Amino acid sequence: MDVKGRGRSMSSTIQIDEDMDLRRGPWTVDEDFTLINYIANHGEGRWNSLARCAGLKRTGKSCRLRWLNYLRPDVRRGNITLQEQLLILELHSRWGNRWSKIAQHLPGRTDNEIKNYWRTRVQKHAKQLKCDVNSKQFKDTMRYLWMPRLVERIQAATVAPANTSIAATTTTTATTGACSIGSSTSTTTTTTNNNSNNYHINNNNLDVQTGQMLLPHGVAIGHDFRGAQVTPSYNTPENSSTAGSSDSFGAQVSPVSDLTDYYNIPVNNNPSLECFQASQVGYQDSLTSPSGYFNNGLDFQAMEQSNQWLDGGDTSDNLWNVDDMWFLQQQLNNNNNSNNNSNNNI
DNA sequence: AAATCTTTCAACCGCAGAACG
DNA sequence: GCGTTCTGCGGTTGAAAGATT
Repeated sequence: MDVKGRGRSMSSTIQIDEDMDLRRGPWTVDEDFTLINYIANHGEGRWNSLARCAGLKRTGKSCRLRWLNYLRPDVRRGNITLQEQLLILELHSRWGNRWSKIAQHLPGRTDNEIKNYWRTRVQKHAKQLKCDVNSKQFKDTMRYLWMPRLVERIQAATVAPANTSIAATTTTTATTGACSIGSSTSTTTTTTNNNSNNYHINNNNLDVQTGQMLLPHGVAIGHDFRGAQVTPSYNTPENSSTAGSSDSFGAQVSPVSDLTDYYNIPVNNNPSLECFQASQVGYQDSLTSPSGYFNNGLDFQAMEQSNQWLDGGDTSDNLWNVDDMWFLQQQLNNNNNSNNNSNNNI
């Protein structure tokens, strides 16, 4: 039995409730075995009576928690995957702190684990951005930056290592005014020019019909990620290494012209934004959103100064990198230019 | 190597609603 | 219908582990 040496796991912290003769604090291996054996023989039931009948000097609550969060055979341990992160962000945007409801869509994950993930990772980032985790600002950041970023990384992770010539391909594409979105594949890249948003996609988990991100267990992300992948078409160390061949998901998806389904992209009035139009679906929308937070809300300097954001910690959790910051700056510049042009035309 | 700070996560707490007698 | 008990949920705590100084 793996009893992790974290949290309240030191036996020295175990307390006995004198009045009730109940144990508190970390569970011992013996207690775990007792609970497992009892449930194996009798099944789950009323937790208080279960605790008594099993001879555990614990509250029913404590037994239930221990079983559900730790001992249950289908509890999944280990790092939260990128797909799970994306799903958590998505479901939290829908339901808020409904941890148990969110957990129902992540088999093997407990509400406690998801809650902990949210608090330790997501809220930490909000704090670094100096904005409230429930603010529109922060929610927009999640939706338009992190989630597309996660999609990108999921795709990159599922694509085989690459033929570096692809980077040159995408760079060339960019210089000709078209946008290359996502990770081009060396074998089956599909480039289509039948609409104004000239891009190609390697959308491993995209549902072609709906544009939704598909995740395990039949869950579809509510956002339409068609074209939302944010890998810019210029050559960067990052995107130059994300090319590959078709993978198990196998979906080479044709470009989808209607990018307005979810993000409601305005008609491209500004030639200078043409290349960004397709590749920056989420960005474009947020740049024109009433909140306008990209111009004045977020403290990107603080983010840059944060090792956690830029180059520290678990890469699966690190949704920001130098390329992102550079790209965001370009976005801001372009947007400002666009606004200036618009103003001049008035 | 030691001290200090930060992160992680198991476990507890209080509350609300459901179930029971 | 009413009081009590149980269950489940979300918020919080705090100790160990890890990182940094």
